[in-house]
Amino acid sequence: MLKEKLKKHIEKVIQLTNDEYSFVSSHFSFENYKKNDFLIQKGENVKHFYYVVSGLLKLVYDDIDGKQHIVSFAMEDWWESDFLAYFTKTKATMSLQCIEDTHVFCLTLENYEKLISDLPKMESFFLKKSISGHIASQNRILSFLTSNAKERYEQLLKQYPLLFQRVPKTLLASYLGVSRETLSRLSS
Amino acid sequence: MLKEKLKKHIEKVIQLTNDEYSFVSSHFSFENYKKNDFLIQKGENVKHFYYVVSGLLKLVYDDIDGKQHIVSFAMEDWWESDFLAYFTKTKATMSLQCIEDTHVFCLTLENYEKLISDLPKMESFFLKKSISGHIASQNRILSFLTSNAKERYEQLLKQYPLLFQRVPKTLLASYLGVSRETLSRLSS
DNA sequence: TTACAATTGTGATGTTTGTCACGCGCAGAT
DNA sequence: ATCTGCGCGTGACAAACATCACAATTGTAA
Repeated sequence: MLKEKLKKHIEKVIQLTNDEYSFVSSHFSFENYKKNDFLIQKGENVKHFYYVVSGLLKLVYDDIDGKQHIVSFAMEDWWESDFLAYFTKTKATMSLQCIEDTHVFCLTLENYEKLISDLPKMESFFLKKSISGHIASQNRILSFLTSNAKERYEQLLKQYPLLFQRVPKTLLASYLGVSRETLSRLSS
Repeated sequence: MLKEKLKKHIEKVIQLTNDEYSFVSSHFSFENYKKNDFLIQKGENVKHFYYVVSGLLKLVYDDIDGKQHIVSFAMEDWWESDFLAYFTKTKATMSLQCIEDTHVFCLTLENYEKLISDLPKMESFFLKKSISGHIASQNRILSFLTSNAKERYEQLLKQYPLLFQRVPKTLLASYLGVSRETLSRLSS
């Protein structure tokens, strides 16, 4: 069952009784999205923080020239949103869009705040997740600082071997910060 | 007084009574470091998480070729460490070193855990700080994706105008991910 | 099936950036 | 005062990467 997946995910970090988990899960809604659907659209309010049960999302920034830049892929077990817009109640600067059909649990800011204040363990959970995310971002920054396109590509494939089959190369390129053509030439 | 600075900093995010703050500050030690001193050395254990009262630090990754890459500058009011090494009790992969004489408050992992479990408000504080840090890292990633060396340089100067006078251009270059020579040519 | 859009590879060429080399000015040490 | 190392600029050249153009293939919807 879908809710079991979230439970197991959370219990990798903190312990929850069944009652506590019922309380947790009552704060989430569930949603199905189809390929190419938007969960968050640039310029609009960000209503939710998402937990990806299955599928694949891209967090995208569109620059002035209309180019897409992938800030993050969000796959199974990932938590994703436009966090700045979500927490500050401002308009989204990024979009969150399905690469594949995707199942998510959705958490409004209101419910997020209720949840962490009524069940402090969940604040611990989110803190640990946030720290992990911060460390992951630092590693990505480091890969920009230390590595060229080919090395970054190899690191990505090593870290997420699945991604190679699941997403078009154009998207990998715009995650790595190189042109589609350059990425294509790296394989040879 | 120095402890007042930390108090004001924390109170921008959460409210604390005087007793609570005494409790908080009892978990920190205070330390002075001189220019070029190391707070964290690559390969060693990371004993502390630091709050910078005054001065300036660099969080540095040394690559295989001996090149330095600056993951972060840590200035007044910043929290810094090699977080992965700190939280997982592994050896540091990065170094934290003084660019200027620096005053810091130091928090051991033991005291961190005591602090957040005995005073849940502090867990809220660190969660909010961590989220901000995560958002900041994402913006840095975005600047690598969307901008060339000149644009990144201008963004950096806009964000931290002080930095230009306080640190050698070589360090700015290794923060921006360009060579010293390229950075030098950008000014013209 | 048929038609059309999306994906990918690849050549030619230009731009950006890195590397190596050198010189100058300045601050700190002796 | 002299020496020495560091910071900084700059020229010459090489490497990495972007851009534009075109073709082939595959997936997808009517």
